[in-house]
Amino acid sequence: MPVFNTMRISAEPNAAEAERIVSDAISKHMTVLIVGNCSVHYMGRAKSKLESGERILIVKEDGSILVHRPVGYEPVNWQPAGCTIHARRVNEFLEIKAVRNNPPESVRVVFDAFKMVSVFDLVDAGEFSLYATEEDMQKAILLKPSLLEEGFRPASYERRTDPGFIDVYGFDSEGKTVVVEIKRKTAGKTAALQLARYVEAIRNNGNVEVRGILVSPSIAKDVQRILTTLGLEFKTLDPKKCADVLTRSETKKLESFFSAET
Amino acid sequence: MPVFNTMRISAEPNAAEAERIVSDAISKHMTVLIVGNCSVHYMGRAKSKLESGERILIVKEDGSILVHRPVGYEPVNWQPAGCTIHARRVNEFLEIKAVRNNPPESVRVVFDAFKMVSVFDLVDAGEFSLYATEEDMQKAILLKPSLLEEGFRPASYERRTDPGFIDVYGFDSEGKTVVVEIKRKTAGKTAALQLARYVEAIRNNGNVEVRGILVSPSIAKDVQRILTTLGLEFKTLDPKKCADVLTRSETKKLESFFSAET
DNA sequence: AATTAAATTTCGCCT
DNA sequence: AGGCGAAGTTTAATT
Repeated sequence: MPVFNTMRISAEPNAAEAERIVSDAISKHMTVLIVGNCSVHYMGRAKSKLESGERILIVKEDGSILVHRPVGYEPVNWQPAGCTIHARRVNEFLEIKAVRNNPPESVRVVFDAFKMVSVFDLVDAGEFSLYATEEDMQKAILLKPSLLEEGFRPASYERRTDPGFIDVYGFDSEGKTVVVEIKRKTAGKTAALQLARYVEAIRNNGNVEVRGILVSPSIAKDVQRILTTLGLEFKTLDPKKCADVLTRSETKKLESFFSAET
Repeated sequence: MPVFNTMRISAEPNAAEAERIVSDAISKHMTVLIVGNCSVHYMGRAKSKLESGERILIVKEDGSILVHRPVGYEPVNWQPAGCTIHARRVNEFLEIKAVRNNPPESVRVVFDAFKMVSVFDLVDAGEFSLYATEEDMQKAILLKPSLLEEGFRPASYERRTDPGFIDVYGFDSEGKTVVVEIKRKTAGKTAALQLARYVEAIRNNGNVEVRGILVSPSIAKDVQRILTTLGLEFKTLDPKKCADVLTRSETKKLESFFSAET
């Protein structure tokens, strides 16, 4: 079993060995994983005590720590990034403490038995993206037009104009033409002006009665004023609600999840 | 290095070996720890994608899972308890999926390299207690009576009455007798009636001018009306603030945090 | 079951 | 730095 200097795994070490491994790892800001018997004390905004039991301790390179019991998705105790980590041995006990100043809080974990102590130098540059996409919002409105307003009837998926493609194009309950611009995040001035260009393009095409609606979870402060000035409207729409509509409509039943995302 | 059937540690296994260990562990509802290179897909109320990188995966015996990047105290992806866990190997990839029905959500983790795969049977019956206790709130008021009201003077630690011990007993700035009932959480009807009994007991003891104050972080909906009817008062007090007062009074300064709770 | 309120909420955006 | 609002919020308590 090869031993790399970027990792270290020790099965059932004693306290002295555990202390050596952990102290070295902390000084090198590596990720530490300890599985063993411990008690935990938290002291800060509140106060807590966890009696002896077998848990998983994670100490990350950024000074955050997590104590996980064998059940439950949430850590029983934790400390966010930026803590000062201390490790010291007292006889057969290993105490690991994470301290931060603002707010003044400390978590102290005392191990008296070790199933495993391991140390890793993890490299993770992977990008994390969270949807629902703008496209998802578009689909949701087309699928359930009442998300925009009662009586709205979408006309085509995307209507080409001079300035570009319109996100959603259709007619309201009175037959008036409706142009919709969607933003996944807070809509800014740019979005309002883009919508204005679309509306203008449709009007120039001979259509007089054209409503322009900006759709997003929220709008920047002065954008509402701009919209009013331009005779445009705003409609709040949460991307999450759109995702909801989509998943519900796609009749995502149990079995489909078992083969989802292939 | 002894190998117990209650744990298993494998350093840098290949996918086949990893799959064997993980599948066995999942069927036995043991706790699984994997450190390696993976990508993660989440699909449910929202949708997320995490590109390839080295992370820690925890699969707990209750069907909860956590994916941790090397920085940050929060998991990048997770699934709460009660999930169905699937593990399957496709060539040199190991896919671990956690699915739940309500709401319909799935997290899929695909490993293509392993630094460590370990399995533990953790025993943890330790009790977890979160303070500040009702006793702490009591101490805080005795230590800093202005928490109750300006000019309040506590008389004795606990005054015995027929219904039981009074939490805090004293006199207000005008010399009137004050009876305090403390609840750590939202005070309900029970607390109001208990306070009423204490006040009644003191009144029966010859004291005419007796104020009864219910102290808690908040009161249930109709309890304020009950208090008013009974001629009693309510004072908001946050247990956290009490803990604050106690720690401050104990002159807990920065350095004391480093040796706290011994 | 649904609704409300609290959390060691945390986190991000804006003033 | 403080304040406000959202989160895959979660979780517990109450109607």
